[in-house]
Amino acid sequence: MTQTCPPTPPVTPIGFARHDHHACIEGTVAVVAARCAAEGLQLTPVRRRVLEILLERHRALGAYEILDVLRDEGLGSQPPVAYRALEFLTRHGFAHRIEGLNAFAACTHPGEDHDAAFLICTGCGVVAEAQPDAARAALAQTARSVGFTIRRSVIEAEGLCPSCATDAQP
Amino acid sequence: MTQTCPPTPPVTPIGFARHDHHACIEGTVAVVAARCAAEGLQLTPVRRRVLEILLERHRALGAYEILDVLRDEGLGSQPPVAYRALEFLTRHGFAHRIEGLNAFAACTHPGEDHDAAFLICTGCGVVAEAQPDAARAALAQTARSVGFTIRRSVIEAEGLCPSCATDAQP
DNA sequence: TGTTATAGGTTATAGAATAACATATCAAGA
DNA sequence: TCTTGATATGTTATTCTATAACCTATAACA
Repeated sequence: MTQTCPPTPPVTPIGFARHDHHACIEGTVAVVAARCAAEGLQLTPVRRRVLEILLERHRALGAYEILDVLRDEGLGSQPPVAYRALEFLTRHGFAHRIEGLNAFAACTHPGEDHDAAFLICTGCGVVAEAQPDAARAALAQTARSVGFTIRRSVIEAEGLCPSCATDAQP
Repeated sequence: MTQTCPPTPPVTPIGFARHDHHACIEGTVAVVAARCAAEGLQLTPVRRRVLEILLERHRALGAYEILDVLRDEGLGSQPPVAYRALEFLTRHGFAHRIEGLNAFAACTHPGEDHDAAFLICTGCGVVAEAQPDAARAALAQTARSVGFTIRRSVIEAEGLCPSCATDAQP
């Protein structure tokens, strides 16, 4: 039951192609739920819902955008509710903070506590999580050469996804 | 007249070794002034002073930390004063915004409007500007493979500089 | 049963950034 | 000289982002 996902185009875990968005959401939530069960973490209603909200939009959302949804649904009305859920999700690698946007996005391969690289489309707002390995390795090499020890790295690129780049051509 | 630079240790443009901090500041300001003259940009008192403040500290400063200094010196008291100067400096490549810290640091090789990579020491707060080429190239390669066009990239690493890493060893 | 750990509710405030409007300065051109 | 446009600054108010602090609820467990 493949279908499109308005209003923003769907993306694959690392690309920008169409995909089955419902399955994507349900599958990811199931994976996260399983990991939480396995590790003794509590995927409470608020935490689960925030994850779903991030997955539904498939783009980076500010904490207050998320809070608006929670408020409409009676799940919480004050900022700490959203921030606590986001802290849980990011701490366990189920979501990521996008520094360049002061916003959050669901992780597309949840599980390991990991840094990631992000491709952020300034046209449609979609955020794709990319393999950070090559860029991370290059950065680590640079750091090593000056004796710096990396603990956490932020790698984000803003630009245009294939579809928006095409639209921009007259 | 080489000297040390309390309270934070000095850094070279890309490393963390000691260097002549006064010469570093004066030299950089002179380079920036020359570039402004050449390009018809106005390095006004506030803009020059903000650049000096960033250079003196040699670490990332929040806009409100900078504003405190400006206020003490009678150069401005409201947030837009600091933000406008920072906007000028970052737009022309004389300073950089550190996304991971919501803060700003002087550019150590001012001039070209360029992205950079940063090594941020969580021990002493020093920010070193590193060569981003290798990491940027790797990221660009990743982006190209999914059809994404990069316009701006953020590459930042948090960790320990050589001196703080040594201190951390018991 | 009490104790501890974890999660959520609520109030208040801190911290970062900008919108909007008023004023000043100066150079180029009528 | 006047005035017009561009640039920079001054000021007020507000928005957006994030967290501190304190209190309550619940579940696991000694």
